[in-house]
Amino acid sequence: MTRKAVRTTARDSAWQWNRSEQTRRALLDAAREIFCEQGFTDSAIVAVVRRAGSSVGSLYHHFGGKTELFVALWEDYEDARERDASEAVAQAKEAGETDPLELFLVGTRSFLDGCWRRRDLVRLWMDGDGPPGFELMRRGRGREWIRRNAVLLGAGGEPVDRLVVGVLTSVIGEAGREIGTCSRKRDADAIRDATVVLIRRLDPLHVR
Amino acid sequence: MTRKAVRTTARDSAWQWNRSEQTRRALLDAAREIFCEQGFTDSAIVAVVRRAGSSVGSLYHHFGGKTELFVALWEDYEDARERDASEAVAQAKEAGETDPLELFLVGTRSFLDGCWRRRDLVRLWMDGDGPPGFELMRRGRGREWIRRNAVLLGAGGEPVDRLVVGVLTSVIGEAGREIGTCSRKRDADAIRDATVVLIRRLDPLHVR
DNA sequence: GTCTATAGTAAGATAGAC
DNA sequence: GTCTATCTTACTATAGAC
Repeated sequence: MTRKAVRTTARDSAWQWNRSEQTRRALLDAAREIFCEQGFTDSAIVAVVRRAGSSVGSLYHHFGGKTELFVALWEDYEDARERDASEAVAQAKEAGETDPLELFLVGTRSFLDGCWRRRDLVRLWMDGDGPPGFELMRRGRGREWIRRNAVLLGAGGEPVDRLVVGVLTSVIGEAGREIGTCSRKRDADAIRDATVVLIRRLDPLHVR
Repeated sequence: MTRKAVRTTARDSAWQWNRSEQTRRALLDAAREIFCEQGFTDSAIVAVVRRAGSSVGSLYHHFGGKTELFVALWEDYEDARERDASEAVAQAKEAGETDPLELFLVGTRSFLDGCWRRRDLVRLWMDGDGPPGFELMRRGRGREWIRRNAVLLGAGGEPVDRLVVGVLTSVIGEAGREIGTCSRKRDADAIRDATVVLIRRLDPLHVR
């Protein structure tokens, strides 16, 4: 009896978890499509749930609103690309690379390759059409990532150091944007390589 | 009779023009205050007209809506800063400067000084909280300005050239942003000077 | 040209059945 | 957890008097 009850419960909850997770994914996938097609403002919440084969209630249950759905989509993306970069850098370290600038550039290349693979989303973030405050959130996280690296590159907290951090953020962000608008991989790769050249030329290790 | 009628009409229309222009200015000034305080989204149209001592009807008469008011404010700003830059460049030319990069940098310095003087607005544009499509408009005009200069600096239409144009836009934009957040003129000047150093180092004349 | 008062609209958010 | 139907609310936009 007990065993059966437990088995049933476990099966039920596993099923429910599955269903729940499926709904969440379906909503995120639909959100990716709708937002990428129409931007944030022009996307109606009902269009997303229709595409997902779900309902407004479920969307609110899982995410809490349109803004939060957009942010969740963005966080998924950010997590994926940070994972990419860490892995690439870790691999380079294992291969014996120790120069900070070179490691930074390995991360940069990996980031830009990710921009090509997920260019629909890149265009979405770069359009500037997100919920209020999103731009600041985005810039904040981007800067944070660069800042961690810039510290390794020798930047401090002075205004000029902040400029270097900002410029690196901008250069890499701009390159990502350009790659997002490419239609051919060849062009994307050319931009990626040119970006590396530009950053080397900026020589962030020796700005001070 | 006729003369008097004409005089009266002229005086009336002059007065009306005055009043109309005053209203327009009052609305723009109020918009600047309200938008800078609360951002675009959180600013209610009624708050602007209240501050301006005007009315919703007038606002619609002069601008056509909240979005257009915001854009009008931005265009005023853009016109002013382009005038600044052209004047500075013209002056440098008169002084005998002919090197394209140096002239570009004169314009850059002038632009960044304007960012300091109008830092409330700079923060507003950079927040990413504008009407839908504003970011694209802003980027479009910024790129256009740089593109004109980049042509002089020898850039073409290839992906890599586009990258250079984009990066210059970004670097200058980023510097403007940083200056916008400064509280001391001294820091703003330091950033301006560092920006010039960075752009020289990018050496946009010889990227290809 | 200016203003007040009002209408329209549309979308995000919620309540409550299943 | 999911869904449908309804609500609310806040804002833009207009109509029409002065």
